[in-house]
Amino acid sequence: MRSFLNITKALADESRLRILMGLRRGELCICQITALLEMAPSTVSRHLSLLDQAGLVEKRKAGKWAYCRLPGAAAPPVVKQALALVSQALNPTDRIAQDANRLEAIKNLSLEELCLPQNNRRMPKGKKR
Amino acid sequence: MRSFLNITKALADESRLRILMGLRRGELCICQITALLEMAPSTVSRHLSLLDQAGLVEKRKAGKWAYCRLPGAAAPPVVKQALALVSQALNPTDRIAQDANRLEAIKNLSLEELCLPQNNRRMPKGKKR
DNA sequence: CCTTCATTTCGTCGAAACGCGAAACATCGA
DNA sequence: TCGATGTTTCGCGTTTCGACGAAATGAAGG
Repeated sequence: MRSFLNITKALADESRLRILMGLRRGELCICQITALLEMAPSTVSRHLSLLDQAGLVEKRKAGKWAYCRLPGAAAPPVVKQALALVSQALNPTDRIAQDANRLEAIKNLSLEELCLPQNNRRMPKGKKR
Repeated sequence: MRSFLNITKALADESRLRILMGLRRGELCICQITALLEMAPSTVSRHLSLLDQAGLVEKRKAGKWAYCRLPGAAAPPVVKQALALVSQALNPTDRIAQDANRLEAIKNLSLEELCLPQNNRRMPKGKKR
């Protein structure tokens, strides 16, 4: 019951549905997802954490960057059905189509230049611990 | 997108999932659902309103009582798949099994005696308008 | 080491959701 | 028409959720 509620709660948010639809064509770097949603990295991280906890995405770390993707064939049937439902329901949606177009553009950028716009972020030279 | 979010949001609550599972064996009177959940009638009414708005249940009025049931074969595919997903995921759940047992007992009572326990509700003889 | 930088965690704020009781609504029966 | 009763609507307090920025974490690379 609780694990299924984790799934339905994870699906009950537009941003998270957009993430799932964005992942349909293969894994994405977190910063690509951040660019797609145009949200703060911390917000995206939280969304991905909820999706991961529900079993709806898998996360993978490769050096500097982290990637995530839809779960494979080994995923529980409930998860696969839920994802199929999302995909079918949202396929013809305006917002998702727009996202797909934007994703194409985003994928054509290197991860370095994709992350550049957020450079005005860490500021003082002073340290602390 | 919005209509699908209505569905996922409707499914993202334990009480509403219990209602849907309770309806699998046929329609129920609102007061039977209230007895099953042991919640205030106004709360149950709100849950049913959300489920209805999402297309996950159908409501029917018959005189004094109101009934609701799962949608029929004419329901949109997305709704049917969502309900199938819920049913499959929650079938072996403890809570749902308990509910099923309690429902059997509840169905054996007439609607009148079922609603009796809530008689301490309307109080003064004075009126207002 | 020590810095850099992508990501996560934490604290906070406003918005939305859940629950209830009181009142309104609607329908039946006298 | 009046009163009783099942259901819905409304208003409110509490809890949960989503968004952000600041700080912490951890891996790369000098």
